[in-house]
Amino acid sequence: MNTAKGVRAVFDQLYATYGPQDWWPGDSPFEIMVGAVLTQNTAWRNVERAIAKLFAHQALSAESILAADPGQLADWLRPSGYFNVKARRLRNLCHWYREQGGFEALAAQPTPVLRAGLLSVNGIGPETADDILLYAFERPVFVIDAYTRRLFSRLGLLEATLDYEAMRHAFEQALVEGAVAPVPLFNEYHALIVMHAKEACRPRPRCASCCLRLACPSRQQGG
DNA sequence: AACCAGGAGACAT
DNA sequence: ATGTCTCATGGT
Repeated sequence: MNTAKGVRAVFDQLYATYGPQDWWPGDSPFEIMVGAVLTQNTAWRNVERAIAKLFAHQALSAESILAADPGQLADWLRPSGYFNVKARRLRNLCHWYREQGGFEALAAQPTPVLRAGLLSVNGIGPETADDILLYAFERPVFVIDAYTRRLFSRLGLLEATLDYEAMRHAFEQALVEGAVAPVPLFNEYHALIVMHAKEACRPRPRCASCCLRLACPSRQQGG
């Protein structure tokens, strides 16, 4: 199997089908960071409501989130689910964000340092960290989510046994060979994968229209 | 009315 | 290192 070629071919097919996705939805890097935490295992629709509540209460900054009553913060986050844990995770993120000196100071850090810093925050795992690195800090980091793993292992392009880091490096390496600017490419690609997961493979029984001729989660194998 | 969504951490094995 | 549980609202 030619992983690099296959990975690039899938991008071309997805892009031809869905077009540019214009990610990440959000008006500022900080709002993107907030969204990355709130969208953990949660539909984006529900995240938008929670963010709207934060906005309505002038709580879309690290300072205002830390200044808010924790119980009240949790209540604003209610629509996005897991509101107690997410309130704690958001506060953890804001503490770190402030302690590091805010966005400009963070933006000056090299990617490996920034990534390690994000991962040191309780509640920021690999996927959330990489969402933030790619979409808020515009670093060339590919985001691996559950659907990406399932999709590409089913296509036979990547081994299902690869762990997060191995799969991330496989993607980054496969895509960098194209000599294209990696950040816009990684940005578009992850967005397209998510779009494909929710638009093409849902409603569930209908995989026939899938542009990759792939299986939905409910189907065993694509053809 | 079960099942799932743009995961991560605590804990046991 | 690898499983299992928990967290929780809203749409299909």
